[in-house]
Amino acid sequence: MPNLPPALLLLGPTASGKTACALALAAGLPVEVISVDSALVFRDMDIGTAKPTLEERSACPHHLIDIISPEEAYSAARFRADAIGLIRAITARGRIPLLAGGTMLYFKALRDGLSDLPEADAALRRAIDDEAARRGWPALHAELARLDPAAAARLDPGDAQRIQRALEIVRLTGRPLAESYARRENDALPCRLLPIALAPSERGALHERIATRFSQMLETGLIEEVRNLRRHYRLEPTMPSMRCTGYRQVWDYLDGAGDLPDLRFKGIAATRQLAKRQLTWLRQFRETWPELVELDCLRSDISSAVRDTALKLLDHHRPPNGKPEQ
RNA sequence: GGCCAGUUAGCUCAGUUGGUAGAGCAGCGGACUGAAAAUCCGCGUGUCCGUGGUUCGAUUCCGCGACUGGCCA
Repeated sequence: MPNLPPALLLLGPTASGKTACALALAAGLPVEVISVDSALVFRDMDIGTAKPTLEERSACPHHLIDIISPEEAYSAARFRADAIGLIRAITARGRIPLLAGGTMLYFKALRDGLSDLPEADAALRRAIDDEAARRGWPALHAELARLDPAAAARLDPGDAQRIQRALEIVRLTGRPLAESYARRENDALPCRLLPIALAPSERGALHERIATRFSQMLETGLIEEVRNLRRHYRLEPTMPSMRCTGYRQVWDYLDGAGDLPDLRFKGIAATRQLAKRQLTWLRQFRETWPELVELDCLRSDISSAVRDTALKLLDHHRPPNGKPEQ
């Protein structure tokens, strides 16, 4: 059992204060931040994603931010590959990777790995979409049941996205889904994961923060940001970037659906719902990740609490004779 | 001040030919393998404004009161 270098993980729901805590860590430790966030990858989506500013990012190197166009799609698999490559590079520099963000599937993919599945096939997905438009998703669910009864049984007939993905995998591989899932050829992680989770002791207080923050986003130009995105890129409301919380609601608003108070309400509600799903993941991590340290993101000294916890974890994982790095 | 309409779930409203009620949204719980800030599944007891009356029985009909909106003064 080799003594792998440590990587700090900082995970929490939206508006839990991850950015501030990451900066507090950067102030005292030789870290480089790897963003674990499916929305921060998009260029020119700054306000609605609460992206750390350039100034904030100047405290230490930040990775996986602004890496693709809003016309493109990212994925959990790409994240895992990118993150592992970055972890290797950062530890080789003698620095500590700090993986911070709120996309819980990415954390899970990093920790547990992914099956060896074919990647998304845009043309095939388009064909399946066309088919669904003609015959309806239940018909495609039925077709999946013919090709792979076990896979279909695990999916709800209304879950278009997963039915499409299942059909995609089965058509591309010619194998039952379970067989594809069983193939796992993941690189071993080049580090030990030291996870710190931020969670609110009361949901209501997080909801207040979410409301305040979304209102601020509107005041600081979120609508204008989306208007510009629509002007400068060839976007569709079905693209992952435009399905992001907040962006989707502004898109509809610009299309004339509802007034400003309506937009505010919908944006805040969508963000609360996002936080709820993130907290469900967190609950699951709590049960399956014994080394996870959980801190209340509402406490006023949260930044220093995170720093102290990180130092303790790093100290604990220090090799018998060496320094924290290497 | 007069006339009219309304008052039902956190919000917007439906409904009960009189047998104590249900949608959407919100909220809550859960799932989650290349779109995941996505996608999907499950969860509805609330003085039916108050108070008198009619009735075996009223949220439902009638009277009075309160509040809200509109019109007329």
